[in-house]
Amino acid sequence: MDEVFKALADASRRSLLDRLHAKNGQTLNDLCDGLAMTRQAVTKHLAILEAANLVTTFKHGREKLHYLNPVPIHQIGERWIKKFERGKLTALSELKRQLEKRDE
Amino acid sequence: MDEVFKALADASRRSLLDRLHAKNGQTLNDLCDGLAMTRQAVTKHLAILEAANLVTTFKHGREKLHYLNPVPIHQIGERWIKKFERGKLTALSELKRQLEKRDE
DNA sequence: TTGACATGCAACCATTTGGTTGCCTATTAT
DNA sequence: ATAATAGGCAACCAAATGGTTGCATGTCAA
Repeated sequence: MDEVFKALADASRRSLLDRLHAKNGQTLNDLCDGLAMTRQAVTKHLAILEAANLVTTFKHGREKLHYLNPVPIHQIGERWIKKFERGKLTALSELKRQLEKRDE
Repeated sequence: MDEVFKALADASRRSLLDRLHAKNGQTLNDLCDGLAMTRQAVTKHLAILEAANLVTTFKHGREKLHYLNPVPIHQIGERWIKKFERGKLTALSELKRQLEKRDE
């Protein structure tokens, strides 16, 4: 779970996930297109995404195809975010009470 | 949004959020209890959480009370994670197809 | 078979990050 | 008044991060 959070912390990596979401199965060179960084930088980002299991790859000849794996993202939603949704309203009402207390 | 993702990338900070979720309105010293780091390190983490609007604070005498703000977490779920839920099944079936193709 | 293309590997670099120590300020309690 | 308590500020440090360049390897096409 920590690896996933860390992988998602970088905007370039999130943008790579966005691009795979828009069009799955792209090669490394496809994913480099239009990005203001070298291919090797993209390779590193993809390696981090792959280590976090957010991306799966398949070699096809000399090309490497990248596929989005949405499962860890879904798990963040289920196992982590939902935990904070419960009690959201009470937390907010406490906040509100404190904000009002400031003006006393 | 980027600040929120970055703030959530660190396990110590996520644990601080957990602690505030369990018991809201804790002081800095409360939050330091049982952690294997100095008060100043915790202060820095809380500052990052506050900058990301995940935590709101109120001064009460010489104490500083910390409150969880669950809204940004909720927004990550709504604006980011949900985007990847749509098409999750098709993405997975593509993955499956590719995994099977490997054995050809 | 040879050149072009897609990717991999490794060393290197600057900046950011997570943490420390030391000291200062403000508030509370005796 | 003064000591203890709660927190703030700043300098410093090691390690991690995000990026680069240079070169090597494997695969396809002419």
